Amino acid sequence: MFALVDCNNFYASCERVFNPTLRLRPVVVLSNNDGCIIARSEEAKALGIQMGTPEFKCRPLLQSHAVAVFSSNYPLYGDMSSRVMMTLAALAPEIEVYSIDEAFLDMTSFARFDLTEYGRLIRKTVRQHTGIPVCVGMAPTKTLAKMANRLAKKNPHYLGVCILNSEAEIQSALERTKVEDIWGIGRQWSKLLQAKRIESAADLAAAPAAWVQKHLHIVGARIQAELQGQSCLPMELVRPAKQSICTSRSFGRSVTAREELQQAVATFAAKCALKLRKEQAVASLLTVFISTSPFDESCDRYWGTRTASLPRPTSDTMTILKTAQTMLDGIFQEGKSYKKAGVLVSGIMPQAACSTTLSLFAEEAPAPEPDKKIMQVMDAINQRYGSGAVHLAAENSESWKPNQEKLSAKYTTRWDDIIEVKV
DNA sequence: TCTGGGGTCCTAGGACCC
DNA sequence: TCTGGGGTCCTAGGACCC
Repeated sequence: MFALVDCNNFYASCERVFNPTLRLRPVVVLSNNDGCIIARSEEAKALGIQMGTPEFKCRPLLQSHAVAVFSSNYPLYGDMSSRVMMTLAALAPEIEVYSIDEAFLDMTSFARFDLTEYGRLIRKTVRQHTGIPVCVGMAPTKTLAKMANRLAKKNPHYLGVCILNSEAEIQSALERTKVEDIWGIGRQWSKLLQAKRIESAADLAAAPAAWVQKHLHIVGARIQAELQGQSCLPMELVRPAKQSICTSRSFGRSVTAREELQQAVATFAAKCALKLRKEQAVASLLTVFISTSPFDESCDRYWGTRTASLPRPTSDTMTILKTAQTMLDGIFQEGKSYKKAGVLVSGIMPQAACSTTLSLFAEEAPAPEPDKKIMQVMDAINQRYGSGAVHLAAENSESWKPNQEKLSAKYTTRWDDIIEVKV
């Protein structure tokens, strides 16, 4: 038996925890750059505000209904997430943290308990410890637990807890779930399935296995088996090591000057290096990309990207930054209006496993290993005095930085922000 | 005026190996 | 007519997730 615990409207709920005057007001949270709507409270959903809508397109609606609008505050959401997860970890023998606002719990050993009662206890405890409302779905497979959770969210009569245990309960849930609402079935596959008259989860569960295998491959076959009650997706208790790490941003305005792009790329490269060190890992490949706006129809889209090997697998900010700068020169074209840039590191391995492999083709003696001590000291200072307290001179976000006009306080991670709370 | 960011897995096809 | 059999590795592209 699996439980899926999912926070309701997570980002909007985080904003509410620290501002009770928002309790009955519609709340939305915007993406980076204050571009799109990425979270909505129930009241905001009721106004017809759609997920992913550009903010400027529904601004009149937001204003006329006095919707509380927030820039995204990831330090706050990340910290609230870890509080929710710590609470959940104490309520079940095993937990898989699936995303910032969801976790699977192993309920196998709870067979003799009243699962509905236990689901209610989970809700109550998380609410009490963190202020965040959650819904709970339980079923014999992860895919069915996801479906149960969705039903608990959509139908108030469940009071936030839906258990699918008997054949009859499962069959009824399958019939009430449309194919596009199944976990793992996206837009393309929905289209394909609907064209084949496979419209509900019950239809998919009953579809010929050979057809599913042929058109939706192994992934679809697994979903079908899970719908039939056969568990194919086990709990993943340890987070697998990352295979790639990306830092990218859209700019608050168009950027044309090479120097500004250099500053942006330097900042992203430094961020990637920092993320690598936090993973205690090193990377061997580096990708830099820059692009113009996909929405600007007055000129062709330009998407410049380049990938290169790093001189040696590393997490050293200076090495990664310098390499990224060189690569930028190869893709930068004069006279274009750039709207986005990013840096991606891949070929990642644990730092411990990285013995120094020398290049076969190096014509000069290898550059000396960068001094790891410098990075350690830099990270320690930033840890103590706040990120950005020390950084390389090449990093600078003054000119291209994203818009964040409606940012709330970092209530739980920054001492200075606590005094911002006004009652 | 204005449109997010960060990931994963799978497949097909080409190139290679013995 | 008809051209083996059994693999691995890599990459691009497509699908999906939150």
